[in-house]
Amino acid sequence: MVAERAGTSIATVSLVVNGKDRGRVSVPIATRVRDAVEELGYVVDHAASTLARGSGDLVVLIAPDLSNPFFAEVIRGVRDTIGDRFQLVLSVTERGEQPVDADVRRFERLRPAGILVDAPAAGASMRASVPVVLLDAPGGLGAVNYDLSPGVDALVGHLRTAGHRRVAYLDGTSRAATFAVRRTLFEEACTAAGIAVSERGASADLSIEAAATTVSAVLDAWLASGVTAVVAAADTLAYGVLRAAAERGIPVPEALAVAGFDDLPSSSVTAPALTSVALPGAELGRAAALRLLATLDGTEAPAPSLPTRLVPRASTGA
Amino acid sequence: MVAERAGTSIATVSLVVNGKDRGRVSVPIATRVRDAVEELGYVVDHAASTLARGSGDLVVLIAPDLSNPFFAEVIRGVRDTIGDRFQLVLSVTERGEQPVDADVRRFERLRPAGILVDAPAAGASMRASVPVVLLDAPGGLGAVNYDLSPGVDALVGHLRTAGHRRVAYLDGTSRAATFAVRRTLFEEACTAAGIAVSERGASADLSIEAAATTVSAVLDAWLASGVTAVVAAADTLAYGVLRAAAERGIPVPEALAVAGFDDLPSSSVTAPALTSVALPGAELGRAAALRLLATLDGTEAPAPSLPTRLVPRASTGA
DNA sequence: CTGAAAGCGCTTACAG
DNA sequence: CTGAAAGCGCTTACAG
Repeated sequence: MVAERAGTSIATVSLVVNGKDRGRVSVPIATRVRDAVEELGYVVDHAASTLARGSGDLVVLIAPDLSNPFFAEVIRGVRDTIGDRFQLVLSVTERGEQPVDADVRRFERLRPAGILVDAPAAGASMRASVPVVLLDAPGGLGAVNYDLSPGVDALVGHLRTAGHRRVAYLDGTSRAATFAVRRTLFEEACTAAGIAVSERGASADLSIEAAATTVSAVLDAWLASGVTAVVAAADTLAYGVLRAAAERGIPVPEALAVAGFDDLPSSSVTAPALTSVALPGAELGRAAALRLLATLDGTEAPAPSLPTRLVPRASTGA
Repeated sequence: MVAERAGTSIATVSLVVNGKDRGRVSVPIATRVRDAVEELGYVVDHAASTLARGSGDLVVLIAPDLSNPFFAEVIRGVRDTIGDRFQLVLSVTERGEQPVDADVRRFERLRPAGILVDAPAAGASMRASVPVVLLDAPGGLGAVNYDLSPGVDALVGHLRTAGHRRVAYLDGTSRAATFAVRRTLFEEACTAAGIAVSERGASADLSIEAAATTVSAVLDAWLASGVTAVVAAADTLAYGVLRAAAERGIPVPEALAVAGFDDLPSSSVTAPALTSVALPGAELGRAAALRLLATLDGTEAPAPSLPTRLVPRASTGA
């Protein structure tokens, strides 16, 4: 190892480099080591370090769809929280797939400090030899989830107050458990509020185009059956609804109110601005990262449930 | 090592697991090993393997902005090409930042098989102890780039034919070299075609919102000075132009033609559909991955230049 | 065709 | 406060 040009042993260098020199290495020697490290541009070998230690400083985040702005937010929250102590690497599943056990398995090999899995496929166990934190995985053990009830209840109350008595729901074709929960909570709240949910359910990929196409095909039937509002399981889907309505000249919210889930940054600037149940992505990432950090420090934290709320905007007449 | 339950030596297991057993290990023994591996769910330790070999099977892709759909395409191209032989991990820079040397340095530690860097900051050297392939980095050594000339020339020809004589350019505030090239080529082609480019240049972050805001502020001045078309350095910027125009009731393309660069999937469904210089992201990813693979196999390939072309649509009256 | 052994570059008890 | 040594789990010449 080159860094012994400092005139010390390998062990001493290791201590200094890892910041474990307090009270173990004299200041002048530590300084000499640091200088040598600087001069030689030395950087500890990750593979060797990981092997010797048993685990490394990588944190891997497995996400289903990086093109959804929601995940960009989650990533930001995770990165800001883990800081410099760990190195974040990302992995994406194939388009339209949710993370499954095999994905976790593949990254377990890397001996990361921990693995974060966002919106895993429903039913995946995700157990591994390293700490795993699930995000947005209702039913998952120790998952960091949103508490959707407040947001959904507020949405349904808002729709009821606006006079809607028959609504349609546009679901996502995702296997993520969170979508099942959104739908169920929404339908229950509607029933309790005396609002009928059209049995003509529809669903689409989480893209504007797919949603617009799907909605175009059912919109006339919805309107004919008396539907006056459509709630989409995600903002990107709601954008598709807005587009489909605009293409047919159906005024929003006058003839059709529209709402979504996520409250993406762009939802404040759509035409009209979109009412949405806010699911703060950065906070989800932050909470999950904190939980991982706690696990690593041995201070097991309770799995938080993040509050959601309604952001009413013009698309529902707010 | 558990897998010797097959009754062989560690070395033999290693050979079989790595598929180097042809003509070196007898079939019955190899079979026994494979069975044992299967039963015990053994998976080779990445850190140890990487350390012993000198480098691992990771390919890291450093990208500037995962929320841009363009990069989702690039990622897809890379993944499809490297296949199962390597494992792809992603890293994102902070929002609005381009990859710099320090990013490469951080990942060099991992001893990946190679590093792919998309749209690095102009001037970054990116030299490392592992193979590095630059994507979309004009001026970068051995970079895989687009040949923008055909696309830009076609765009300018198209504008000229449509009668435009004064146009504005909306640049991105990115430090990526490709943006400088886009602008320069466009301005040169305009000059050659006798089209004036408004000296009132504007630029914005690569987001719809930022672009819409920027354009709103200069649109009146552009129109007053006789500008009849605006070309944006990226489709996401062009979307912002469309939005700003729509908000003011300026008809596109009648009063203002709009065009962009990228030809994102959604550009065919904007209102109106967007004319764009197609920059096929998946092909960029594929070409870069092929180049990396070639380097790893010692069959140094020439750096390809990917053709670009114009996709004329309604936003310029096509 | 198979196995014993060295070595990859670190970290961490353990002596001094 | 400092260093010699073992060991992390593999791979790969090298003997047999």
